[in-house]
Amino acid sequence: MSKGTSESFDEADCVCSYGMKLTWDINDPKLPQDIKQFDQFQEWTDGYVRYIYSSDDKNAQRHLSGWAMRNTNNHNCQILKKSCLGVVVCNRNCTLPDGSKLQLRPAICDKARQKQQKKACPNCNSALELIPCRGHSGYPVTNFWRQDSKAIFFQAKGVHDHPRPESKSETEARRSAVKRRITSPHFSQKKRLMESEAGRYHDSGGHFTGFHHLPSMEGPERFNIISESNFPLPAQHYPSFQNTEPYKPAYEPVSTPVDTVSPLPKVTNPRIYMPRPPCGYEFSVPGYIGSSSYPTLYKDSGNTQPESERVHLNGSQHNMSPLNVHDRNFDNSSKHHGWKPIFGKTGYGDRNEYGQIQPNANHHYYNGEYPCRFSGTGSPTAPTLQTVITTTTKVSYQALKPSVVKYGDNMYDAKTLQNCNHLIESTPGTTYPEIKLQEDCGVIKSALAYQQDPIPTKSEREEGLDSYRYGTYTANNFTDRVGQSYRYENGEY
DNA sequence: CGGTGCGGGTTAC
DNA sequence: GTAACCCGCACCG
Repeated sequence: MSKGTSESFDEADCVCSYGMKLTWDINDPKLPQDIKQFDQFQEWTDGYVRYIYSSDDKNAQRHLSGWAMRNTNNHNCQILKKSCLGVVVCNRNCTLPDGSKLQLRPAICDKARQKQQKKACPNCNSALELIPCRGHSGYPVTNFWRQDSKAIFFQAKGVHDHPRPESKSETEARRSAVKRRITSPHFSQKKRLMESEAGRYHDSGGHFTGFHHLPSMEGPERFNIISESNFPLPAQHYPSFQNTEPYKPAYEPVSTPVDTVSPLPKVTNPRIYMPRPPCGYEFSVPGYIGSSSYPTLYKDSGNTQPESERVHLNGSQHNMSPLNVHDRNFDNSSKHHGWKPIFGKTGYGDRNEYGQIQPNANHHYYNGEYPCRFSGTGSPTAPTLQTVITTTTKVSYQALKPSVVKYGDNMYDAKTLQNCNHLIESTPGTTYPEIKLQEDCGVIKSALAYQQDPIPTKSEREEGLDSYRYGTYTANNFTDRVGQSYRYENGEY
């Protein structure tokens, strides 16, 4: 499929992200100019994907990502490069009372990250550990942002080999909640108590009401808890649904007409309303839904990488975590090991973050774990985020106010788009060299076993998919998490 | 305090 | 030359 043809396929259009349909590379001297439509913002991109966002998209303007990405100096002021910091977990991989795992968002700031790692797990009191991202040939996954006229081009390289951390919005929400709490006198008292018992953290109720405890420990950060295992496949949920969820936390449910910008009528939560395009998910395999986001298949003329389909099932995320975590080898006698740690456990100090890993050692990671994938994240909605691109790169960052109109399309696309897969990287080397099918499968299974969640669809998927991919991932995770965080917060209040 | 971007500099390939 | 990083600085919320 050359892009030329793309236009002819309506369906195709619906299904694939616009950015992926076009052939371009972030480094191209000239990027596509006549962008006819933009992609809906993707919070959790994973894999070698490309999207083209409207320069009006607040999230794109902020170069946001659900993953903890830190700025990397690539000595190119035209292109902003960011690399993934991974995720902070309990080195014992303890399971919270509610069955979830701790998956904190690594602090972006080096200093803050070091501090963060010195903190103890709120649940078991053992050390926290940073699982570095090595999804791009042993190096962290990288995201590139470049603004060109009215579009913001996004390109990601690498497949995250670790669980998702708490999203930025979740972190922020949690933080603010904690603050408030702390402020209240009532709270402080409590806090003291808790401090003494810091490690305990179990709830009094069964459900991990945990937030109270939060404060006690050190900071909000530690509390990102993700309940993963509990949810099997959400495949059933429509992506749109999911989409909305993620963002909610982030931006208060306020439903401001955010989108004032956009012409669309109900914009508050577009996804919800989104009518499912004819082509949308339906035609995709059920499982797909969850996964839809990023599969990539590059169909462009030259490279077709057949194998590149990815599947995402949900749930995988946590699957991963365990795996990785275990790797970490602490004493946790993890149930799984097989994948030996590449990084030393010790490393807390500073090094963790960029564990330089020799590429070789690691195939392991490319196994089925791919944590994340969920369909649609994006949500443009963030009313709150209204910032304008201020200092961004020197590139001509002037947000031209483009056509709002496009939004309509976008939303649409976004949802649907997620399903598509393109294998991107036209670049030869980039494809996932280290993938092994069998292994993947194995991994997946083990992962599943881990979770115990039966994921029906998964099997279907796997068969279909060839090579690559990975694991399952519950779309829900996200949702769940969100839900949880909410819970915590609310609970406190 | 921490997120984010910039940019000089280093190192390894 | 490229890519991955380190480090400090500045701005901002």
